[in-house]
Amino acid sequence: MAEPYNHRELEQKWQKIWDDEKAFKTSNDFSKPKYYALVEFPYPSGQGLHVGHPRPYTALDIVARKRRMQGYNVLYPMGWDAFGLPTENYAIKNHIHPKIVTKNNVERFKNQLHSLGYSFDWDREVNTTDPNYYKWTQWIFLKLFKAGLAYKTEMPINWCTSCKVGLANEEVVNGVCERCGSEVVRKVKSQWMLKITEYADKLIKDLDMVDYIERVKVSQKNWIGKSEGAEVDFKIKDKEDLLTVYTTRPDTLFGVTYMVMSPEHPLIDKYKDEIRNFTEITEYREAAARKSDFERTELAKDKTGVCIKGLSAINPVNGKEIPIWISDYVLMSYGTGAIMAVPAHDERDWDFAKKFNLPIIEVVSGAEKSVQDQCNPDVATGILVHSDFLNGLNVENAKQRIIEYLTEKGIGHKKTNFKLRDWVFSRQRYWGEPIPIVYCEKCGYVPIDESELPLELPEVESYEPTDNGESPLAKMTDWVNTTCPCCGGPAKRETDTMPQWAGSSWYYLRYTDPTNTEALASKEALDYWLPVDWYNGGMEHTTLHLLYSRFWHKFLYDEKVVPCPEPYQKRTSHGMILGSNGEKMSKSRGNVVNPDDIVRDYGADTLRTYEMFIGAFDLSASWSEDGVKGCHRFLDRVWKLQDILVDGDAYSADLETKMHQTIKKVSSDFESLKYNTAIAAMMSLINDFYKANQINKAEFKTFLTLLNPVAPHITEELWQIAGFEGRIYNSVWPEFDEEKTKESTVEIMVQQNGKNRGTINVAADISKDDAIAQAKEMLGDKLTGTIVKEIYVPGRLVNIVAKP
RNA sequence: GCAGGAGUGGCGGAAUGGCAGACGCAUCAGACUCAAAAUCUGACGCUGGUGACAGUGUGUGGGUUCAAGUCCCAUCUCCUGCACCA
Repeated sequence: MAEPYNHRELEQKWQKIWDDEKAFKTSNDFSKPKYYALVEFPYPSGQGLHVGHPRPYTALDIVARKRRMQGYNVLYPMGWDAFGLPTENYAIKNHIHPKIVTKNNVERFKNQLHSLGYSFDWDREVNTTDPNYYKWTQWIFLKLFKAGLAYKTEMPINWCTSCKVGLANEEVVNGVCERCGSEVVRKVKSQWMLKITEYADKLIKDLDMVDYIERVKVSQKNWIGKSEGAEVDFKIKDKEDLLTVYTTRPDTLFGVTYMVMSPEHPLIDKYKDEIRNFTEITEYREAAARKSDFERTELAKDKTGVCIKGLSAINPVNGKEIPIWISDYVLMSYGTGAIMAVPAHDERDWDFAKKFNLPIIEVVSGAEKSVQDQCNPDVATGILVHSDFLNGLNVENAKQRIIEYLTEKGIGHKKTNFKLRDWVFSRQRYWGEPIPIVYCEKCGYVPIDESELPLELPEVESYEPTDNGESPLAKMTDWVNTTCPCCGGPAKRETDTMPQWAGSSWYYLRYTDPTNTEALASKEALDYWLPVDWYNGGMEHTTLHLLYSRFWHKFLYDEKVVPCPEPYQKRTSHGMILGSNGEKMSKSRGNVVNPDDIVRDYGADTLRTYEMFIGAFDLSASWSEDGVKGCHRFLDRVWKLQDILVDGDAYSADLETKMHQTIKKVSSDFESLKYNTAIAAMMSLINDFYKANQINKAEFKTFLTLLNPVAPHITEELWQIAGFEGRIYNSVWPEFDEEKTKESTVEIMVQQNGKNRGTINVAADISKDDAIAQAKEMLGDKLTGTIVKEIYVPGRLVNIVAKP
């Protein structure tokens, strides 16, 4: 009898051996085929590892370990996305330097990850808060700046009226401050911006060349929000200026009955002397400015607005004079900040027209109800009416025709718009990368010289933001006051810092060559390792992190820093792990599971196996302690296989087919996110070993190898106990023989008119005629009537269809 | 509202158009034990029947097919994003 399965002892034993042997150190041999597996590096929060973390880490650890056994040079790295607000807030509250807080949290996280036996190459660990790392974050920023992709502009920020600080969007929950619960208003401040919009088209188009799961592609496309339409110039009656609008439905131009400008539209101020109801307009604008984004969307249904008295527009196609309104349902930040309203065919315009009794003219026929009762946005079947030269055309053709007409007359043109906005890149915070720019009265914003990088964060007394919303760095006058790199005169440093998304936008590049002091990574390393072969991360990072990093990568590609246009070849996403009550884990719900407890009580191998067995990888799953026990029971049965181990260097006849089938299934399931069925197949195989009451060495060796990526410690120990050569971590992944996955005799079903009547055992390669003959024999007397059809599906069934 | 995904036993979940419920959990029965735990063996969708067995069953309603959880049409519910984007 074997010793009992002592997970704690053997897991610690092997973790130490792997460390000592540098078992998972990535080779610098660039002649071998490479495989780059990547998981999102965590933010080392004060709470320690969450049971959600091991799900993706284990999944790609499985892939990494399998690839190593298949002869690849594997890069599977880990690091820390360590800048961020919780650390800063903790530092403020407890008067500890965020550097120290970060260091402690990283240490804790690292120990926890280590205890799970991941095959990360810890020699390549990166940390976004390390000056040797953020030197290159700043370097990329300078490149962006020099390329004209970083600029400063006035932008509204979220301002907490009570804390008197600017808040990140993430800190504003339902319109109030996350921390104190008081009102958040918008305050205009000068912000650094990155022109991600410049890459909007490429970011959509190049999705065609990568292998991302469908919902990730769809989310990215929706977020970028490409739409095609036209810009049309409307004359303002008796004025020089034109009122330009953007529309996706230029075909409905004859149905325009009024126009709407956004409350922030600059033409309003320009013509304030001519606007007869300017006081009313001003009141409306102030009320709109006071509304937060939250209110503007929440109150979406209820349209408000004011008609501008004294200004009107002329429809360029029919010369009709139409009123101009302002309303906050028109956003300054999209299109031109003004729209032409076609209430008959746009729901928002329809609501507005109904509320303010504006005329509704149908120009696309085909509505079931009158457009007076219901708006008809249909484009699929509609035919143009009341539209002069467009009459009789379908919507598609009318769009084309009108754009030609507008272009000819010089009153409009085709236009593509995106929902995507430029990236607000500054934060009024301490714990982030300093922006390497100085402001000089004479020269404006000037980049500091590359040789001065990294521009390190200065030590400050307090990390509290200032009363006026400036970054804490603004108080460091010694640091702030500097000389202009351009003219040598007095200048001030930028005191805002970069957002958390900065460091994580390029970290996968640094892993390829993490200690390089001359470049963010060597050309050789980048050429060899890129692109990342498989990147897994959370759905919540699809629109921000994933898009930002693709943007930076594309920019670096244009700058000839990286060798390929896309950073990640394959992107998958995992589902969340919920509490046992099916709700999100949180302290207040009392359903938090600490991975340390599971490792202590059941072992890392059990935790890994359980998280892979819990359900479909891409769906959320609820935690179950009983499920954990089940997986521990499985590993215990694996452990006890040594009691029934016999000699033998070939698979036994009874199990040969099953062995080959299992190798095939596990190999392919590990590649296609179906970890749960891979484990089920191994459980099924082990049940067969116990039924046979023996397992021979050849079978044992294969079984351990298949299980090793999931449960590396126990399999390494059993490998050693069985006396197999070397270590299992650098053994060879088992092969299967397709021919041998097929059964020689099969049980096939016999159906009569599609109803099951029983089964017969036949040779797998039996001919159709023989199979049908045997089936008829089995049915015997039950087979009555005239046979009209005989169906034979090899290996599956015979179906005799008979009419009475 | 738009987009994506999911509806299968008591539960988590399996099923290239071919015996629905693999695998696991829970439960029940038995073995071992003074006993409990652990472990092992067996049963386990629902209805009827002592029984071999019969019927029925994958959200709902239709359809295609010899055959549908799977394909098509319609419909309901839930989840996840996005949302006054003209």
